[in-house]
Amino acid sequence: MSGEVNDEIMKEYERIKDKISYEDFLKKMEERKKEYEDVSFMSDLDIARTITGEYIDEKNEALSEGNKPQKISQLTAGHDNVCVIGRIMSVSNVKKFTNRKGNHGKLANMIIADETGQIRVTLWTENVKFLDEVIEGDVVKLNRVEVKQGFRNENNEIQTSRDSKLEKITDGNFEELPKYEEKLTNLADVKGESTVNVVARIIRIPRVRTFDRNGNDGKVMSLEIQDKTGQMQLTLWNNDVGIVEDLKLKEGDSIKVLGAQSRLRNGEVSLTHSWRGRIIKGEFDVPEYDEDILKIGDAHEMKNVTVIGVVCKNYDKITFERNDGSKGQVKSIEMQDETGSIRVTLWNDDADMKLEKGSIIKITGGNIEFDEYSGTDYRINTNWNTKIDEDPEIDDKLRENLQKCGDYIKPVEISTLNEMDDEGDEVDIIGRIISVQDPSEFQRTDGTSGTVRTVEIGDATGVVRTSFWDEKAEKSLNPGDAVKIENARTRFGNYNMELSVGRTSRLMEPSEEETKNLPSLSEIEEKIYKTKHVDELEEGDQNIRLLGRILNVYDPNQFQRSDGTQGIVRTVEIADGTGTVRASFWDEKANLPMKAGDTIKIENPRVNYRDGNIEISISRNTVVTKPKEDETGKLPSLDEIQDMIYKNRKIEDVEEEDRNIKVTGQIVEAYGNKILYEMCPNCNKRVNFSENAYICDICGEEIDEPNYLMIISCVMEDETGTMRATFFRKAAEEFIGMTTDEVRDVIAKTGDEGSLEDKVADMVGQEITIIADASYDEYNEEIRLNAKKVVSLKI
DNA sequence: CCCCCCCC
Repeated sequence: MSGEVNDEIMKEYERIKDKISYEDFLKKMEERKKEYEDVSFMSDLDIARTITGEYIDEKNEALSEGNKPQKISQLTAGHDNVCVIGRIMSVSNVKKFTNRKGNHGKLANMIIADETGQIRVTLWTENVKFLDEVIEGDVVKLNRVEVKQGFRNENNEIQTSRDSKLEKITDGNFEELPKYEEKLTNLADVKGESTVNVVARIIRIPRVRTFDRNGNDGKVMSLEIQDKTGQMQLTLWNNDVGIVEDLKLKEGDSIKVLGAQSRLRNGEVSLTHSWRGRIIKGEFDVPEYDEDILKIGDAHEMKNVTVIGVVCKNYDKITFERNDGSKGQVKSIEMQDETGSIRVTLWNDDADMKLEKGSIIKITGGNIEFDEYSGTDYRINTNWNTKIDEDPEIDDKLRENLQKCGDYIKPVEISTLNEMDDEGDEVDIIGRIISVQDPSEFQRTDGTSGTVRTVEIGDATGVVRTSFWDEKAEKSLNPGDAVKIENARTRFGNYNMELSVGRTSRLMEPSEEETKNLPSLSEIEEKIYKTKHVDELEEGDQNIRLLGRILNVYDPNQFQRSDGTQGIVRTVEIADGTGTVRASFWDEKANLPMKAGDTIKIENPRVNYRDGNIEISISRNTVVTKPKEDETGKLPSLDEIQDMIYKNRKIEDVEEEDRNIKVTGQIVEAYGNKILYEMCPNCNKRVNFSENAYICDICGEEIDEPNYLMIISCVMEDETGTMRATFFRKAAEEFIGMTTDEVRDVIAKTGDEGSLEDKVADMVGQEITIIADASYDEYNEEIRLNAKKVVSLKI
């Protein structure tokens, strides 16, 4: 301390050095600094002056220094160094404030009155201490004060300053002054628009509400108070909200409120703490507050109830625009106790509360309304003065009961969904996305369009097909993602219970704790997909996995669906050692990079029966991946597969039904006089050139640019016989060593459709190995080979 | 130096 005592403070002490020891002075300085520690207006010198002021005023200086007390009605704005005597009619709470420069200060207001009138007195920071000496009813003499016109009002007010001298007058007869009377009013008797004093107990301290006050933040809080006659709200505005903290007000405290302003609004009377009023915490004679906790099972239409329960459902908040253009938000939860459950509607700031499922909450001051939509018949509507406590203090018995309720609201295992009997039940699940389809648009009966997306979700116990609707369908969803879904609705699917994730469902990211026991994607797949070999495939198989090797990849074909949209389909032959299967890859799956010899893992294909063969269909909900090496270890090589499935046939052994046979022979004849045929792109039938255009006989259309089909025929010979073989498309390209486009260009350039006859004829004498299907040619009454692939070609 | 009104 001594180090901080500068010359000026020392000079202050010099003025009173014969009245107080330096040691005591320093001690007083310390005490007073503590008192003013939250007041940045007060420098150490200011504090020193308050001490000297005390001593010099008390003993030495003349009270008025020639100032004659004036009557209140005669006070004139603009005069300073004024003296006035009056009785204190009210004292306000001390308000802390921060001015524009960021300095902290204190302010209190008194009202003093004499026989001519009354006036407000403001006590600033250094004068607030005066309130330790006086209470309502005391007579005070205020000297060296300034009279000013009040802010934004006509009334004069008295401003005190550091130089002002404020004293309580105890001797003298002040019968002419108005009496101070502290009349208490029962809450039940408070009427609107008056100033009252009440004694009550605080029964609820709700949250501070914030609002926009012309661009500034406004604050408001309404204490719920109660006396033996009734309940009422006591509202604190803005800075006054700090009184709760300053006085350390707690629920259950009894208070006296002086000078509260009553107002009538919407038919209800409430109290507002006013600038002139004072809240005093103390031991006042008001009944203890016994809180009535309503059991949810007893809910009916009623106001101002207190309910304790466990959050059992949680819905996403909804934001909306009010009529005045401001934004509001609302959120629903459902809470449950051992007697039932009830919907709770939370507004605005309350809608931002976390309120996790399973947490215990207490709603104080809610209103129960009938609600036919909630499913719980009633709902608790909260309002701006409802208090929502998370994890309130409750006794162990109740806690135990509520936690038992909480057991039912945990996420369910997916396998248990099939044990459920009803559609429309809401459940929570935690799982991993197994597969996703692309969102697809659909038209509702009311004409609006919606989006739906099928997602498969699995956990350690099973898989559930789930439909995501509209904005939920647009979310980023990827196989392998862990998801938590609250309030998914059950609905019957073709085979199993399915789930629907719509507007009231919540799509969430599960916590680390919640995913601890969730198997990985491959572990789930292992459980749900049954691996089948090609020869085990059966029509209608579901959830199967096929591991194989690509034998042949054909070019993608565009086609038009009946609804006019374009589709792509690509045929791929897949084999595994037990057989080959034709696979159709649709749309975006048709563009997957694939080539003969690649290994491939196909999960969840459709398995169809068509033209006497099993085929598989790979579309949006099929998962196609490249298998890992340990999965393909047992898969034969391409050569081995070809040897296995392409049975060697001598020409004389070829039978009409043979498929995928491998035939080797020498080319003894090859026909190249016409190898390119023009096809209608719509009908895929031959078109003929006539009158300078291609005309399709089938559709009658004139064709701008036909499709070209290459067909080359030859005769093969081995030691057992000869047979005609026809090469179509890709096989023809392999045969001639040119693409269809190249052949078309040559023919177009020369104008002679036989211009490649010599090149084809050059093949004669070569040894060729082909993969082919056999067929019976009715016209020529002989078996022919339809070559699918040229395996080798050598001279 | 504070701001007498204001929030659902």
